[in-house]
Amino acid sequence: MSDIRDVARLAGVSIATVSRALSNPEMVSTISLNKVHNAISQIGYHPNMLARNFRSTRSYEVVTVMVLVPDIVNPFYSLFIRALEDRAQQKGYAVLLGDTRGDPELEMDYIRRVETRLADGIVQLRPSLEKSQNNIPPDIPCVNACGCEYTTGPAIRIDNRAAAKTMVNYLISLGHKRIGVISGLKDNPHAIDRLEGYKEAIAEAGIPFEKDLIAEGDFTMWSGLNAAFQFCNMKVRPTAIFSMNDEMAIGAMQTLKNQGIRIPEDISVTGFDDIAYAKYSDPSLTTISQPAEEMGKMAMDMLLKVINGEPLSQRECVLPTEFIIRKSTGPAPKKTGAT
Amino acid sequence: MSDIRDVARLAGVSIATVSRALSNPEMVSTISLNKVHNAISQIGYHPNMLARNFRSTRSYEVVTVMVLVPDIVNPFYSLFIRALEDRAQQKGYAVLLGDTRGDPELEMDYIRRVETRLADGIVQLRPSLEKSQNNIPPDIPCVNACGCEYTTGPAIRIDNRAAAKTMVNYLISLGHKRIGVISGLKDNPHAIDRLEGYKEAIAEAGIPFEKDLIAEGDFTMWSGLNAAFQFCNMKVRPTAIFSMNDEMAIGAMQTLKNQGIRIPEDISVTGFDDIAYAKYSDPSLTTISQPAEEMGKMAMDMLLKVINGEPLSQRECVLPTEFIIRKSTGPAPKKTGAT
DNA sequence: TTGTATGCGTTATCAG
DNA sequence: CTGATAACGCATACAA
Repeated sequence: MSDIRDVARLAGVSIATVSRALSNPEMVSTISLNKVHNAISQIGYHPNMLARNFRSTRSYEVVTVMVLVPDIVNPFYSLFIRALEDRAQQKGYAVLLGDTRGDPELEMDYIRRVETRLADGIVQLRPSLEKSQNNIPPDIPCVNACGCEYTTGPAIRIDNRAAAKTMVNYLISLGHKRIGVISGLKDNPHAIDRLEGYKEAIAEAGIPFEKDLIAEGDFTMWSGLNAAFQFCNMKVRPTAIFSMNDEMAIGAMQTLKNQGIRIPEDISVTGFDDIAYAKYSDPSLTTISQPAEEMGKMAMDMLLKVINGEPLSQRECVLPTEFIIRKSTGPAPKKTGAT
Repeated sequence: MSDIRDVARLAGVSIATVSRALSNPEMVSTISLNKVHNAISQIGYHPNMLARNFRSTRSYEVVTVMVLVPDIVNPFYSLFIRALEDRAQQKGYAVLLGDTRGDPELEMDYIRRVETRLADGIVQLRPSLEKSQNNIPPDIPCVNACGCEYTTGPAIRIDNRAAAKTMVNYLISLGHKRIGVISGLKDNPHAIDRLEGYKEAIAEAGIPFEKDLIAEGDFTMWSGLNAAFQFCNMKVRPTAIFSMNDEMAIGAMQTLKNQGIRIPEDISVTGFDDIAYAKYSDPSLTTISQPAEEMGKMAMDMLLKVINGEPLSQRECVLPTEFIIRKSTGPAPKKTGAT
C-alpha cells in the first residue's frame, strides 16, 4: 500500500503539497498538480480515509452514519434504508448497518460503537416512547425517523393517529360497525397511536369499543395469520379488520381465505405501509402509504444538520400519508357474518 | 470527549498501561486494572476506534466489511444481509451498506471507498461472469456470495442449473410439455445458469426448445406482471411457467388471474428463492428455497479468513437448495389451453 | 505557492 | 509489570 510520502517522493514535491493537491487543489500550482496526479496514477495511490478522518476529529468532515433498524427484512424499513443510503452515497457518506432485531441489548452494542467514533451519528428506526427513551447518549447526534407522538428530539414521522382514523372512518362509511384490529405489540408506540385513531373514529360514529376486537400481533405475517383465527372463532365476526401493517394483513387474509371467508364480500381487510406486495396480494390491499423513501432522504439530511451543529428549521417533521383504496375492502355484508 | 491521557492521569498510571488494560488485560496487574477501570467509568471514556484502527493497519484487527448488494429491497438480499450482519455483530465487526442498484458506476464508487480503507473487505452480491469480472482490485479481500458457475475467486453459491432442472423436471412429471420461462435479464449469470437447467430438462424429455417460450424480466414483480402477457396472448399457451424468481412469479400470477386463467388448473406457476411472501401468495408458490441466511453467515466467515490471510478449505462453496411444492402447480390440463 | 514541523489518539517497542 | 517514546498517514499552522 502506497503512502502519501511515496507520491511526494515520486512527484518531487513535499507531502504537504500532495495533501493540498487532493483536498484543496486551488492552493496548488498547475505544475505541481500535474506532477502529483501523474505520480498518483503511476503508483495507484489511495488516500487512507481512516487516517484522514482520524486526523480531523474536530472538523466537521462527516463520513459515517449508523442506521438502527428493528428488522431490515421488513420491506418498509428496507425501502427506507435504500433511500437513506442513496442520499448518503450522493453526498459521499457511508452507512453502517445496525439490525437490532428489536433487541435492546443489541441496540446498545451498536450505540457503543458509535461512541467509539465508528460512526458520527445515528438514524434510529425504532419508535420510542418518552419513558423508554432511546438509550442514546445525548451527546451523540441522532434523528428518530419513525417517531411517534411522544418522541422527543429531532424526528421524522407520520401522523399515525390521523392515518388510522382515516382508514377506520372509511370502513365505517362502508357500513362496517364491528371492526376488528390486528395490532402491533401493545407497547409499540405506533400501535398505540394507531389504536388511538381507531378509537377516535369509532367513538365519533357512536360505536362502542370492544376489547375482544383487538388482536395482538408483532408486525409479522405469521402473527397476522394467527391473529385472524381469533376473529374467525368469534360468535359474531367483525365485518372488517384493520391491520396495523400490510404484512399482518396478508397473513390474516391467508387465514380468512382458508376458512372459506370471502374478501371483501364477507369481511374487509385493510393494511398499513403500502409495501410492494400489498398491490399484488389477493385481493389487493387497501392501505395507508407511508413515504418511506422521502423519509429516508429527509432523515439523512436532518442528521447531517444535527452533526454539523446547524439549527433545524423544525425539531419534528410530520410527513403526509396517502390513503389507497384497493380491492380488499367493500360494503359491510347485510347480515353480520355469524358462524 | 475524553482522552486516554485523561484516564491515565486520573488513574495515576501511564497511557501505555491504560492501553494495555483495555487490549491486553493479562499484561496488567490487578491493582492497575482496577485503577484504570475506575477512572474510565468516572469520566466515561470510550476508546477512539478510528485511532486504534488507524494505528494498527497491519494488525489483523478487522472492523468493517462492505456489502455490495444490487437491491436491498429484494427480500432474498435483505434476508442474506440480516444474517451477514448478525454474524458480523457477534464477532464485533461492522457492516457498511453499499446498495448499487445494479449500477456499475455506483458499484465502483463503493469499491473506491474500500480502497481508501473505509472497509477491510467486500462481500459482493452481484453475480459476475468471468468476462465482466467484478471490477474489484485483486488486492482487496472479497467474497462473492451469489456466484454462478463462471465466478472466479472465493465464492458461495448454489447450483442454479441443477435447481432449475429439478423444478422443470417436476413440471414435466406433471405432464407439462409447453413450459414458459420468465427469465432475468439475458446476461445475468443466474438467468444463464437457470436457463441451462431448463434446457437440459426439456431436452432429456424430448421436448424441443422454443425461443418464444422465454420471456425476459428483470427480477421485479412488475416485470413478471408484464412478461406474463406474452404468454396470455399466445395461440397455444404454455401450461406451466417457470419463473426465475418469486417476485416475478407473483407478478405473473397477478396477470394470469386478471385474465381469468386459473392457477394451477389452467396453468402452473413456479418461482425461485422462497421469499416469505411465496408462502402467502394466492395460490402459495411452488419454488426453490435458497439458504439465504446460511449464505450470509458463511460469506462473513469466509471473508474474514481471506482478510486474515488464512487458507480457504475450498475456494468455492456450493450450498444445497430445497425444492418446495405448494399449490401453484398441478397436473397439466387435458387439452392445451388454447385461447 | 511551497516546505517543515507538529499533532490527532492509539498501539507497540524498548528499556527499566 | 510499567513507563517513556516512536510510529501510524494525513492535514495544517507557520515559516519561507
